[in-house]
Amino acid sequence: MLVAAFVSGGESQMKVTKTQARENRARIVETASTLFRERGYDGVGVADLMAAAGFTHGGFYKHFRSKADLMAEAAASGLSQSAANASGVAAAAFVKEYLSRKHRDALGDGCTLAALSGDAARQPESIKETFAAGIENQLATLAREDGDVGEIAKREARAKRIDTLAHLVGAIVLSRACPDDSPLADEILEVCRTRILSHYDPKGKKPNGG
Amino acid sequence: MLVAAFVSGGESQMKVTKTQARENRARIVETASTLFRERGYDGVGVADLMAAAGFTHGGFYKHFRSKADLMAEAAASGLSQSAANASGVAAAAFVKEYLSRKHRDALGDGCTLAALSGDAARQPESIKETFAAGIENQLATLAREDGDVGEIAKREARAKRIDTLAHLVGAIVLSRACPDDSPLADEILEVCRTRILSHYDPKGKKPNGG
DNA sequence: ACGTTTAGATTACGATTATAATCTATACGG
DNA sequence: CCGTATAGATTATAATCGTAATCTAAACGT
Repeated sequence: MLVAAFVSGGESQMKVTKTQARENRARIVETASTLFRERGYDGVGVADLMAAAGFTHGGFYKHFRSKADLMAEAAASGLSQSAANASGVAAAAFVKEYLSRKHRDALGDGCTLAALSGDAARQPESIKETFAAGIENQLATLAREDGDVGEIAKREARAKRIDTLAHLVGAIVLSRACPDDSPLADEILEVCRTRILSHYDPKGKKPNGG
Repeated sequence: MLVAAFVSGGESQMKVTKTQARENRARIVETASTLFRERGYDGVGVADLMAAAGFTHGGFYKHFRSKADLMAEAAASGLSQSAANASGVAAAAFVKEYLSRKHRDALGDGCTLAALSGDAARQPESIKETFAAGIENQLATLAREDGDVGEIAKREARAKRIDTLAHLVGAIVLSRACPDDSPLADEILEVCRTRILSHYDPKGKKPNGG
């Protein structure tokens, strides 16, 4: 969890340069992205946010018109980060990483779709649009593997990716709703990991339960 | 959305009988269960709740020790209601109903797991325990179909139910995160419905897109 | 070099929050 | 039939919320 602020050189409350301000703004967005994933949109106040980013809450409205505005930006940031996380990794490897205990326990650093889709459903349309774009982005990132194929196979490939993404998100979401040490939480991850992988690896071997 | 209160016979602010009080309490829990699903745990205040149930907020603590206490009770109520909803219906039919537009758009009356698992992840362990029990309950309800089979087949059947439940929840959650009229929202439902059904109906026929 | 713009701190505001105390009138136990 | 327990209304409280005004000083444009 980000906390420290870097006051570049000075000591007694120095004003910031314009690029500094841009960096600070970006840091607020990133901090918000993490904090929202950890505690939900309603679980984080503007003051919490700014404090976590290393500021007081007064300056908030010099950067954003409202909390809702930041929510949209933070969602976009988190979603593109999540998609980038999956870039270049093979589908099977991605599934294994996604359904790992490590990912499940890393709420604030994990997939934004898994952490905030439930909240997004209750947010205004503008934020839902951001999430829809994030889903498409994630689907596109996962699409690298299927080479140039026909129109029908392409449609089928998209369907498979949508299906897998929903499957992954559901598994993490359910697992996280269980107590931290619950055997059920682990069982959900393992069962879904094995079964989803069997759609990619035709042999459907059991992975070494790490 | 429930609103009306029923003051049994009297007219000028009559006190309630003990069984009336029990019914009122149950109504608060049910109202809370719906409201929480619609707006999330942090999106509903005690005053909102009581007003929706037809009371003022003062009497709340005559029934519950805290809002968290009610959250736990409302979760248990909603989860068992959701499970009961699936009782006696064949797996394929359940999947079709679960992934229908009607269910997706009925946040407050729909599956509690789909509506609140994301929130549950940020709640204290006691609530997560309730959710874990709710998941087990749902799994047990879905289990009616597999007759008396061997130990290995039983294990496999449980795995398949866990897998399907996660798949269903993920599909609804992602679909709800999209704008109301989004083609992607419908696409997710349809794709997942077709693909999940293909695990139950070996022919994997496309259902009539209703 | 000087005046203007502005990032961020400080302070303030009104609304809403969860929780609690008080009050009232009735259902209840005897 | 009378005293007590209590459900629910009313009112109160302290904290927290999103938002905004004010202030300060340094970065910026010229």
